[in-house]
Amino acid sequence: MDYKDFENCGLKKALNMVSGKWKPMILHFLFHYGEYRFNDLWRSMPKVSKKVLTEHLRQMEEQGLIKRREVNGFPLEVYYHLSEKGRELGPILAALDEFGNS
Amino acid sequence: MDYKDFENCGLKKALNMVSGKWKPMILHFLFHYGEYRFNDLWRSMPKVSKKVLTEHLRQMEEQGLIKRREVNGFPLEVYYHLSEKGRELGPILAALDEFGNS
DNA sequence: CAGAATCCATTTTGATACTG
DNA sequence: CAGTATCAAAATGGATTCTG
Repeated sequence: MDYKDFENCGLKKALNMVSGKWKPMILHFLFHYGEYRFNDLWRSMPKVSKKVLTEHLRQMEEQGLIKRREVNGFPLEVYYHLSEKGRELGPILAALDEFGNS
Repeated sequence: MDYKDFENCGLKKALNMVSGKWKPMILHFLFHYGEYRFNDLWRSMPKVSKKVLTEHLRQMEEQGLIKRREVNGFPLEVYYHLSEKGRELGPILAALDEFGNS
C-alpha cells in the first residue's frame, strides 16, 4: 500500500467537493432553502467576493453537486439548487457535524 | 438562519480536522498500519516537507484525532497512532470515499 | 443581475539547512 | 531521528472595476 492509492481515491474527490472556504456554507444554505438566487446567496455570506463565490459554485456544478437554473429576462435571474447527488451528502455532513460536536 | 450558525458548528470543526493537503493521507496510513513512526510516515509521503508534516500532526493531535508516543533513547523514536475519537472517523471517511467514487 | 477581468493580500506548502 | 528555523514558491481568497 502506498501513497498512490490516494491520488484517485473517492475520499480525496469527496473532500475536494467540500473544501474551499465557503463550500460548506453554500451547501448549508442550499439544503435549507432548496433553491437560492445568486445575489441572495452572495449577500447572505458577507466577505465572500463574487469572484470566489462564482468559482466555488462552478466547481460544485462540475462535480455534480449542484445545478444552475437560469431565467431569461432583464435583469437576469440565476438560481442554484442541490442535485440528487448533492442531497446524498446530507447524512454524511450530518455525521461529520455530530462528530465535530462531540 | 444566517451565516453565523456556521462559525462554531461541528461540521466546520470536523472539516478542519481533515483539511490540509496531507491529513487524509496521514489518516489513511494510521488506519492501515495502526502505529507509524514519524520518519517512516514521512518517507511514505514524497513531497511533504517535514515542517508541514509536523504541523499537520500537531494539529491533529490537538484536535484529539491522533496520539504521539515517544520512546526515549538515541536515536529518538516517535510513533503516531489514532485515538479512540480518531477511529470513530472510520465509517464517515468510508462513506465519503464511497460517495466520491459514485 | 450575474458574472468576468485584473490586481493585490493572505494562507498554505515546500526546500534547505540546522539542532538536541 | 525528530523535529525547528528561515526563506521562497504556490495556491487561495478578496477588492475593485467593468460588461452583456
